Amino acid sequence: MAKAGKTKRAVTWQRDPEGMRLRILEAAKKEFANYGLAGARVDRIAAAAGANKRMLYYHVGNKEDLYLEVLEGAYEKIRTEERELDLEHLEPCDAIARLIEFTWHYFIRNPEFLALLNTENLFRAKHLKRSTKVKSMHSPFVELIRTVVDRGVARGDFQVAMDPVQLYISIASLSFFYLSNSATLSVIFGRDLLKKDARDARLSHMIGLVLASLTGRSAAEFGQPTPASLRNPSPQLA
Amino acid sequence: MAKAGKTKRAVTWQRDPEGMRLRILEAAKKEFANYGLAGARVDRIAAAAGANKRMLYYHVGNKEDLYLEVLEGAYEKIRTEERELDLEHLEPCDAIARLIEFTWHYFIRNPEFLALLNTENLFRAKHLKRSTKVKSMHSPFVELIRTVVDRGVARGDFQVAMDPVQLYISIASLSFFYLSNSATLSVIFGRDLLKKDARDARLSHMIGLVLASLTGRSAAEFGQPTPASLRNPSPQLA
DNA sequence: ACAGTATTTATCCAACGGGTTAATTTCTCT
DNA sequence: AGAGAAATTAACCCGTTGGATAAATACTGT
Repeated sequence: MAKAGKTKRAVTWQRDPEGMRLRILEAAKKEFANYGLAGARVDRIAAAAGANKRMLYYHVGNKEDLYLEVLEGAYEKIRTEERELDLEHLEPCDAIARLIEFTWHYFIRNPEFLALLNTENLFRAKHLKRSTKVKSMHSPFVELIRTVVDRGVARGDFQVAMDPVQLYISIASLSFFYLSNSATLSVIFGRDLLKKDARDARLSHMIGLVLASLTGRSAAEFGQPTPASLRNPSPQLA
Repeated sequence: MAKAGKTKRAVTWQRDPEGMRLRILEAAKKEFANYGLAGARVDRIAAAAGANKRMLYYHVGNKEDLYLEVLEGAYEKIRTEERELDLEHLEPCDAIARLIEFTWHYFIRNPEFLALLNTENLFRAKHLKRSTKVKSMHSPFVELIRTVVDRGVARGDFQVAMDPVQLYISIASLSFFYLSNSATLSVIFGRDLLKKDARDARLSHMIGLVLASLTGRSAAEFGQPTPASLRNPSPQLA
């Protein structure tokens, strides 16, 4: 409720357009992530933002405009964090491991991002295609991966020069699917895939998988080994 | 329209309850896959099934019952095909490769399955949890993978004994994410990920990735090499 | 042929939900 | 102080949508 001064004359304070806008976008992000575009309710967003429904239309536009802005914001956020990560000076293996860790933790910290991407894919990227904003926000990772892979191959650390796009997609896949589908997978396998132990095991599995395939060394060499409690779990259904 | 005789007395034919039911479920599957649960329209399902809306309620129940039945049907279908695949007698490497290929092609042939899973995960598996039916339909793959991995380790083909659940999830991940998110990924990378060349490249990449990490041999040894046209593509945006 | 049941159709409706209109309040600038 | 613009609120509008009611039609067994 209490808010920091922002505009030049911080005197009287009943209104706060910029703050309102942000609260609307934040509320909308949660709403769209929780219910999808069709399931999202404009009134609920307004209420959560501490606003009137009319405000959405005043500040952002209609439901789809709002959705697109949320989506763009989500891409912008991940691209920003990606850029801050700079991995150029790490050893090839370490760089790849760091990349996997970053992706994994980013998805864990931002589950709405996963949900928004799924929603957007349900619409076959209809909105994304209209967004010049997102299309110009290149992930730095593809080029980064290319140089890391080349470096790794040159040094003899890596055995093959993988297509960086394939590798990038694969790294994203391993985290994304696990987290995005954790609800159904947990039911089917009868174990909680989101508890601490399971998450730790997943991360080292992924690092092992990718690095082993790049280096040709054993997957067991990378990361801490899988805790014994998870090595040979009872199958499906608790 | 014309239908095969089914009940004992195939004489007059204005009505066909079983056929109607199937047509409704088929139409519903497409509708839910295309629009999600919230976006799906009961009237559209009815129309697509060549039926009256009232028929849905007569034959299946309300929208959510219908959805759950579609979901259960989708799981049943993949579990059935999985079971028909039996891979027991293949060499470990071949078995894993076949598993990857099956998963990949199944997802390509059944895009609705991917969409339904995403929808269900949006609901945090709320419906699946209620379904005793699905919970009892174990995928044969986890146990299969366990034996294949053990066999591969025993023969010295594989270097490590991976947790079969992790491996199963990873194999599914690599196909699922690529296909389910192909719309947004295609926009972001500025290339069509679903065209024939790209699909072929993806499949061999996945097989290479997984088998290399299991065997410790180079990823390049498995499957046909990536076509030159895709080895070093221009990055993001056409 | 006829009673009884299963299946299908034709309408209706109340709630919902996105979007709008118009009035009100608060800030800014002079 | 007061006019004009910006922000906010309250109330309404109306097409949509899931679901229900009731009547009609086709099939079954006798």
